[in-house]
Amino acid sequence: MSSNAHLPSLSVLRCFEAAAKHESFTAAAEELGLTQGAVSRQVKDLEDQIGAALFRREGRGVRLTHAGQRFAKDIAQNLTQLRRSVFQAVAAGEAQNVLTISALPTFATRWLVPRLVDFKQVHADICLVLQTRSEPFDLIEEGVDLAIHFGAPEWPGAQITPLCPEDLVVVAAPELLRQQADPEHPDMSALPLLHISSRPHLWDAFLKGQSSRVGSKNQSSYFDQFSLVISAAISGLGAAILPTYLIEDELAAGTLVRLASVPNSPNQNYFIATPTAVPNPLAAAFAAWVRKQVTQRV
Amino acid sequence: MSSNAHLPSLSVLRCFEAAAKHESFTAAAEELGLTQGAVSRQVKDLEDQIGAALFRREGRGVRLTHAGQRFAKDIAQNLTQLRRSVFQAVAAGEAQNVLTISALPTFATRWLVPRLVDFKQVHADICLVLQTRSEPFDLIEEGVDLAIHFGAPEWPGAQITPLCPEDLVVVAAPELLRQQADPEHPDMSALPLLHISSRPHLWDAFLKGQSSRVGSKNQSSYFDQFSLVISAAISGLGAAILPTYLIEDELAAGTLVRLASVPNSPNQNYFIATPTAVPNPLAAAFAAWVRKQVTQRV
DNA sequence: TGTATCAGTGAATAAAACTCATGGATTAAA
DNA sequence: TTTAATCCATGAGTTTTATTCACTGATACA
Repeated sequence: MSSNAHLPSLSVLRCFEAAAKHESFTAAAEELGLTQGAVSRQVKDLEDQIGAALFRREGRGVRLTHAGQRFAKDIAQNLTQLRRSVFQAVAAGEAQNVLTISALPTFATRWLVPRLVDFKQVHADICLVLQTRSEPFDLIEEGVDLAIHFGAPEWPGAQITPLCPEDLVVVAAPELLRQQADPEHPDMSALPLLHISSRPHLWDAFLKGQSSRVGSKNQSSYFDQFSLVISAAISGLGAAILPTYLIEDELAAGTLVRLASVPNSPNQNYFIATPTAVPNPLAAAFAAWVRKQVTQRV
Repeated sequence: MSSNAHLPSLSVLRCFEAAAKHESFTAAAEELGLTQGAVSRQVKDLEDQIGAALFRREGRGVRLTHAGQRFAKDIAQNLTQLRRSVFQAVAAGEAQNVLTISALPTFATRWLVPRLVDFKQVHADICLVLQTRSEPFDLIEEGVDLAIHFGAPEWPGAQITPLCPEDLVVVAAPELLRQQADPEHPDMSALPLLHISSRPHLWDAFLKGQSSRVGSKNQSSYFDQFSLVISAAISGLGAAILPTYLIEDELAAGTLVRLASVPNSPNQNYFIATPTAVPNPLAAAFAAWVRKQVTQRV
């Protein structure tokens, strides 16, 4: 049915995508490095091909119609996926095997990437594409072979391999502790607290467990990535609750000092997710390698 | 990263898609209505842009390289989705609301479509896109708002609404029965049997349950859609096990005669699947309407 | 009431896609 | 082994498509 239908050209679709994003032909033209007239023409062509108005011309500007909104959503997605395909093809080049992995940003930077050399020694011929993601997503749709994530072991359409608990500890910079009355037995609830936005209640839960009173929120700072929390903690901005996996170097070097252990949350673990649909030996090898890396740890 | 990367044009991609499908530039050109030279050039351009050989030139012909196979798979999927988006936009036109539904082929033809008039009376302003599918698939990826399916109520990433059991009956054309020794008490195991390919053991299970001996397979015929089984049964080719939903008219008109009831399989039902991700009021309204239609039945 | 800011458009130009014609390489057949 | 047929690559030329330029009209805002 639609298989041989005449497709609008990519330039038409790109123009529409940008025009829809900005609801402005001029802004779209600027983004694309074209003139406003070019965008206007392309959009008009598209409307002729679709057979429906995609924009309502309202005086000085343009607004998406209902049909335009629907189509823009679809097209944006289609083009994103197309770009991903092309990008992966360019990245992979002529490599025999490609493995696309996603991981949590800070976990990727601090734990995974430093260890990848080891994996590459065994699998020298592969092209590895690593992307960072903070939320679960559709593995197949995004062409990802394997994801490393943290939380309850649930991921639609994916097979789960548990890895390890999170292993949280309370840490602070040594300088920060020296400012306290008794540096040997610091009063954590008196320290400024550093939070990770995705889990704002970590400190609350910990301090309650300690039957400490909860520290003043006035001194709290929130960051949306662990890497930011780590930097903040090192610079002495406050005390943080962090996974040991992410601060192994800092603990060893003494730039962060461990103040206490935090009980692991039940049913919250690092885990690997792989698409159930297609068995992928390379992804399986990678998963096995990650598990080995985790257990090798003291 | 890849967002502003230069994308190969659609003509390039279509040429590659066809060339990859046939592993022949000439055949691709024929499919696309172009000359062989055009395809050859476009593929070469694509290879330059990707920076990798996608085909190995082997004497008279061409073969996909590893990289080519990967890329071809991705591109075929991308283009299919793009075509679907465009098709839906064309189909929907300026309609305010679009509802895309998938259903089992024969269920759609015989049960759903005849009743759609009723739904359209309440929801006159919507554009309805109906597609038939025999297997579960990714609802979101394919842009389907609601699917009606039969089997165990499982569908990854979807919310399930049970509808009704299958309600199978054994039927045959009256002419076929008249040829039997005792038309009032036909011997089913002596009749030629009509099977649906997707469930080849329906008859076995039924006849065993009846402690009848299983009829000779020599007289069996297999069809991959219920609609074919129905036609065959009406024309007197044999006895069939069919859902009453699909042959209401024939039973009423007497072109098919009910010989026996078949016990419902446990945990096998008609059900509705909707994507869990986005709540869709129109899909919910449709689901409610279908449920009403089902229960209205005597 | 003037000015700045949009989108639409005719005519011209640049770029891309395509054809035609041809040559080289390879296979299958005589 | 020669011959014919088939397939891909490519130079030159043509057609189609995309884009610009320069201008128009509409509209909001001051």
